[in-house]
Amino acid sequence: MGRPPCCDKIGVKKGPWTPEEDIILVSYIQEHGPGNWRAVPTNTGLRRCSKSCRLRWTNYLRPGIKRGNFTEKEEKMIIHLQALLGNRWAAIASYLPQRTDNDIKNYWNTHLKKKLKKLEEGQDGQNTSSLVGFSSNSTSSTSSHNSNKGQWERRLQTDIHMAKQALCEALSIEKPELLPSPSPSPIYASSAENIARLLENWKTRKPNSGASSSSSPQESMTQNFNEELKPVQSFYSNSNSSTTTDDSHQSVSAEAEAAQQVPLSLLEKWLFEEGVNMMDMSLDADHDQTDQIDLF
DNA sequence: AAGGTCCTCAACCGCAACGGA
DNA sequence: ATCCGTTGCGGTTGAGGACCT
Repeated sequence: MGRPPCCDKIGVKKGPWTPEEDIILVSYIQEHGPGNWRAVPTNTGLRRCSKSCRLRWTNYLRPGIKRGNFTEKEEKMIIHLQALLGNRWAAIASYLPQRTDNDIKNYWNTHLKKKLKKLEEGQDGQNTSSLVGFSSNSTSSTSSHNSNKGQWERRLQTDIHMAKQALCEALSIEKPELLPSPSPSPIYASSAENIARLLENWKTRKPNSGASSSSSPQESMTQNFNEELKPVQSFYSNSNSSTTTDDSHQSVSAEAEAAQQVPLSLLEKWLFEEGVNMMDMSLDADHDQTDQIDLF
């Protein structure tokens, strides 16, 4: 059975998003919330398919996204998680709430892979046990690894999840929502410096710079931008503070603030310490997995 | 300065998974 | 149980900037 295209290909715009499109999308989502992506192009007049809108939001516009400048900790975390989970970028990203799966995937493919390869080559002839784990999933896994992978991964993930739940319960008396969770719950963290900058840049541009046709829904939205920008901009500009007046903004900002205050260091500490320990325990039973765990 | 090559990353594509009818 | 629409995910691509000659 032929799968229908996700969108009508005729008249659908592709390629880089313009600031105007970004703002239309942001203002729409700010009003209606993410989801029901099918309706987004129709309701906004954006000549983009729903998929493109969702991707743009999740990978770029969504508040709380940190872009570029991966820290050493993040690098190690990604490497560690990649060794544990393989190329399951969404799962890895769930442990790095400020990073998108796409970003992590790109960073892995463009930086970390090479870095690890270099390190591996540099340590050729020496004991490379600390690197085996890094590259085993990304390059070639042993057959024994493959045969046990599903089993030990499932067990590991269950262990991790249970441990995290316990940890969460232990620490969540005051702020249970602060712990990042592997579950892909949407996080409306603040930051969004990109958006704030985008809005600033957009505002300094000539009005109507993006409007081409006179009667499109897009233009009608564009014409209302000055008004629409107010809540959007306050949404983003206030997201670093907890003071917003509108209720919806408040809840969003509260989540934003909470997400920004995620005690990553605690998580990371736990992940690196307990994760490694758990892996040791979990994988000891699976024999040849152990040399992948001696990561750091 | 100009042309060529390399590198990065935003965005696309297609399949999988999920949930409702 | 099956179909169908929607969303999520991972692999891949290509535009454009950075770097090299």
